[in-house]
Amino acid sequence: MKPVPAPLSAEDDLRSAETQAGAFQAVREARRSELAEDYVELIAELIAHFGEARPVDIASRLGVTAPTVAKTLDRLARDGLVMRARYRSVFLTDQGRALAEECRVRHDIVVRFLIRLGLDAETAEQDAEGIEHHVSARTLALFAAFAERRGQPETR
Amino acid sequence: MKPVPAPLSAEDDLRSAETQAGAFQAVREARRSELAEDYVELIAELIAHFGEARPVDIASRLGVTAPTVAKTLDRLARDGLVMRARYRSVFLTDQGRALAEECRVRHDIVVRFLIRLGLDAETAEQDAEGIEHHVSARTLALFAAFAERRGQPETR
DNA sequence: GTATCAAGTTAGCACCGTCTAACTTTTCAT
DNA sequence: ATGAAAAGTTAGACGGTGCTAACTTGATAC
Repeated sequence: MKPVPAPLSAEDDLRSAETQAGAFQAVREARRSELAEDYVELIAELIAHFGEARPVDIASRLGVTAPTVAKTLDRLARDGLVMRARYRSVFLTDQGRALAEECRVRHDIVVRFLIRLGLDAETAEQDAEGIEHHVSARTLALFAAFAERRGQPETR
Repeated sequence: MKPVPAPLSAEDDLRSAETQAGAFQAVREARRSELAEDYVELIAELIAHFGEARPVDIASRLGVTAPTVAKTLDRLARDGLVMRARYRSVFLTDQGRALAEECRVRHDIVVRFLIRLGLDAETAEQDAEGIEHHVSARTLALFAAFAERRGQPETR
């Protein structure tokens, strides 16, 4: 078969292989940081509300088992996002705290955006959990503008 | 420490551990199907435009190596989404085709939504690649409504 | 003070998704 | 018809994310 044969269906063109590959690479990159972001964001929440972040609470709120949390926290510690001492709660490093704050802001924008769009708060929270990691800076800015704009929520 | 101490910061309450765990479990579930969806969607695109889906093209458009594609295709075949014969192109099963179509529709809605929101087409495509897997049915419906409502002409 | 129980840890397994290196098969130009 | 190039495959490595089972430590009730 020829390297680039003419399209059989001429409706719309495909993006170039390179462009498409770039998009997928960006997605894979985002996927790699997602878990770390979920952890630091949750840890910051727990510390803000309960004064400390215990592995057992992280586990129950993430819906995974304690050993999974332990292993992940070790990785986060290795990567400089958290500090931990054996049998103690977890704390964020400066880097971890910065990341958590960034995530919190982004998360809030996405949630408020979805609610403004007409979604119920519960589903907005759920969807935001997945969406937030894949929103570029430009899109986030548009979300923020839409969320903040004056007017009643779009209930149609 | 007490099991559920009073919040130290009273600004806003946390969701219950169960609710939050549910959201994270949903995200993990979505993450598990993401790659399969990317593959079948891409395979459908390639077949529609070039008449066949060759591993080498899948690899170049995904930005991964050929062995990675091979292994993933084996998994998709095991899961009943694609059919393959050695040294031949890949085809979708009925199930794979159905999934691909569902993804295509969802992808298009997300892209049109983002463009309508004011994003450039290129960034819209990129962000959609990541976002589409995490949009619930309700949110998708809102996206579709927003994208289709009258306003400035769609550039399609 | 000690026994108990919750929390935390360690070890080991499994699967996924990625890679490189080396090999085989197919395709195509001459 | 054949040989080189392209495509595909296999093997093996590695890190991530999850689990269960079994162990150790810490906190608490008495």
